[in-house]
Parts: sequence; C-alpha cells; structure tokens
Amino acid sequence: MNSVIEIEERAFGSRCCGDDTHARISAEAAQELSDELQLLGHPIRMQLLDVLARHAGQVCVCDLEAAVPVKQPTVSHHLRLLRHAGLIDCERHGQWAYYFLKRDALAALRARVAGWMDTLG
Amino acid sequence: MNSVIEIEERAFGSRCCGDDTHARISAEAAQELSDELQLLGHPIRMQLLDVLARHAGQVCVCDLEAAVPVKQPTVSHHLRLLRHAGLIDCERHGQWAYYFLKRDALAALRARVAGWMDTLG
DNA sequence: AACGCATATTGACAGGCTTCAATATATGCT
DNA sequence: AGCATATATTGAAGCCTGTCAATATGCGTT
Repeated sequence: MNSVIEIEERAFGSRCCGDDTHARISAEAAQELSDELQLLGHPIRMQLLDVLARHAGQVCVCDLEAAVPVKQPTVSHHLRLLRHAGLIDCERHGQWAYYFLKRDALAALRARVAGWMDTLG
Repeated sequence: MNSVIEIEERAFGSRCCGDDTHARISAEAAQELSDELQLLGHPIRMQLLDVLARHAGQVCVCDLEAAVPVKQPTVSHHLRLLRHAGLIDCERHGQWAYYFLKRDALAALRARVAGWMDTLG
C-alpha cells in the first residue's frame, strides 16, 4: 500500500528506489560552473567587483587596495584570478594600472548561473 | 591636459585616483553571500541538488550515492552542509532517509545571487 | 644613472575543505 | 536476541586557498 511495502515486493529488495537516477548536469559542466561560483564566492573578490562596478570607467589599483582589508600582494592575487577568468581586464597608463569590468563576460556568467538555478526551481 | 598631468598637479601626488572608493556591499554582506556561493560552488553538491530537483518528490540516499562519484560518508557530509544551510531537508521512513529541496529557500537564494549580480551589470 | 613609486611575482606558512576507512546508530527482519 | 541494511559521525590524511613579507619589474623623475 505505501511505498515501503511496494519496495518489499521487488525481486532484489536491497534498494529503496530506482537506479536510473543520474544527474542531468554532467560532471564536467558541474565542475566548470562550480569553478566560476567559487571564483565569485569570495568576499574580497566580491568587493573588488563591486568597486569596479560602481566606477563605470576604470579604477586604479591603489583605490582597490584602499577598498578591501588585505595587503597589496593579496589584492594583486585576486585581481589576477579575476583577470584570468575573463571577468575583468586592465590597461596600464604610465606606472598605474587601471582595472575595469568586462561586462559582457559578466553578463554571460550571470546567465549561466541564473540558467542553472532556474533548473532547480 | 591628460589625467596624468592633472594628478601631478595635486598637492600630494602620491595617489592616482580619489580616496573615497569604498565598496557598496559591506564586508559582512559580502561574507554572507560568498558563503552561500561557496556552498553552491561544488560539483558534488551541484549534482546532488540537480538530482533532487529532477525528482520533484523525494529521493532516498542510495539514489544520491549512485549519482555522484564519491563514497557514502562524503555524500552524507555534503547533504549535511546543504541541510544546515536550509536548502534541503529530509524525512525518515523506516530505515531510509528521503531528501527533498526546500524550494522557497532556493528561490530566496537565487534572488539574492541574481540581485547581487545585477548590481554588477 | 640613480632613485622613488606602483604593481606583479615568488615562496612560505596557516587554516580550511574534501575525502575516506572505520565506527556508531537506527531500523527491520527472523 | 541476533543479524543485516541504511545512514550518520568520527578522526585522520592530503590538498587547495588565502595571506603576507620579501623581492622583482617597470615606469617616471632628477
């Protein structure tokens, strides 16, 4: 009558449910998307992106350093991660480096994240 | 004439930009949201959520174990993390545990993530 | 050339996360 | 009670990440 009894009636009663339960998302796709979520999921990087977003133009590194509570090498480290992921880029003018968001890459990432989360709802 | 010269003309020419560049997002808010992104940003947890989403009803742990390439204690570990975050929950029926998504919590998280990413665009 | 400043890189350390074997707990069956 | 199965927990090992001091690189100025 209930599901437990139904399971009892199966030939090999060692499983409670069906065994065709595979993930819709491939392991590789999950790996890729989770890499991107991990990149976004760090408070320093979130604040750096936020400062860059506020200043529609370009922001020099000294301002980014002033905005977050870590030392300069750590800022440089996070900026490199974001740059390698294609979310930001920089231009050098003289001795200063000006960083800026790559808005299309961010929009594409936002679409991927939203697309995935929609499949959960 | 260009910005470099303009900066040269400032009283203390040791900064290239303004010093009012603070993040719109607070450090605490960044920490909270990045904790949630880190939770989502793991391939095993993504696949577990995916399997739970596919089976609108409830899924027993043995199916979840079959869906991901890690051993049973690891599955249990990730399920606990997701449960403590309020994204899933479980019911016990006999010796089996049936997990299910908490769709409202997921929708709220999706809204927070989307809301933040919108501020970047 | 020599110096100062802005930024990047290197190397090392600390802490946290992921994983699993082993074990514990709980439930059902005989 | 005794045994088998399902799930959770513990404890330990390895790996990865974040951080910073120290150093390197590159540019501008004198």
